[in-house]
Amino acid sequence: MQDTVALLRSAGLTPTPQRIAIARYIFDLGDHPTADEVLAAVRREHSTISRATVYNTLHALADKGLVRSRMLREGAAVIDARPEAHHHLIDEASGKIFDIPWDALKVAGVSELNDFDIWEYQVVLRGRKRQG
Amino acid sequence: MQDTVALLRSAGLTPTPQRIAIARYIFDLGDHPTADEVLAAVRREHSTISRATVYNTLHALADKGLVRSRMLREGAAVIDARPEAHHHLIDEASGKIFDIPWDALKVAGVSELNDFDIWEYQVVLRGRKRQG
DNA sequence: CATTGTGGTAGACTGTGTCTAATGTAGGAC
DNA sequence: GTCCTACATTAGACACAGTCTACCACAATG
Repeated sequence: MQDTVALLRSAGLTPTPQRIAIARYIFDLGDHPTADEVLAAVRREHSTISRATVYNTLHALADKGLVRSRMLREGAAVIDARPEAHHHLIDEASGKIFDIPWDALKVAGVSELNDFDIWEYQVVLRGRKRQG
Repeated sequence: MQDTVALLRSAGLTPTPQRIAIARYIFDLGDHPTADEVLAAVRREHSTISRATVYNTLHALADKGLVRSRMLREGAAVIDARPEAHHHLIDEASGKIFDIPWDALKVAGVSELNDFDIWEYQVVLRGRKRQG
């Protein structure tokens, strides 16, 4: 809570109640919610919060590098609350998205793609979590 | 053209004029169009073609494994006319999506992700095509 | 002919994300 | 504290992607 206020301030964003609630939700959750899931969750506390405020706040956080919007779900972007590089695994049974640590996979050959300047990449895997 | 008719037939799809136009467009283009771009292009020949027909045809082609829908552009899925595994590079200057051959990159560590059964993965790169 | 089935069409509908005009508020100057 | 200004929030309209449904066209079968 205090951390969230400090985080917003350090990003140069006035810590309004709405922004605190949004930031607290996405950083505590540790999942990959859509903007509408954030809206629904924050509405439980702030019943009048508008869609525009959620999108404004998410864009502001993204501009400051605290979150990223990622195209990992059909129909809607998801919010990735981890700014550091990592890979993603989409569980097609549950729809859940799992973070795979950067060092768990090694990609060779990127620097040989001489036609392009590449400033970011990730592996996107599809599969299913093993039971038991 | 004849190839397209044969392709549709071999997939078990009646080669109607609309389906031929759609299939010809996406396979000749070799790019990654959105459904609405396909609709707009095919409308030049078939002015009354409806959105539903385009989506129906794209879904049918996807069911037969001839195309894939991929989440590589903000706001809309793109159609990938290459069924074989490959990677993708998004040119953030032009918005273009380039196919990277499967063998150009090597990903190590996938089989060590023991908590998951993984049946597909790809590297998604972001960067810019070098000039000259 | 009538029937059946497949394919196409128009348009309504849902959901995501953007934008705008008007109101509300945070926080500094005094 | 009060005032002020710039920024935040809000409701609702809008644009677009994608789905769905009811109806129409047409060919094949009997």
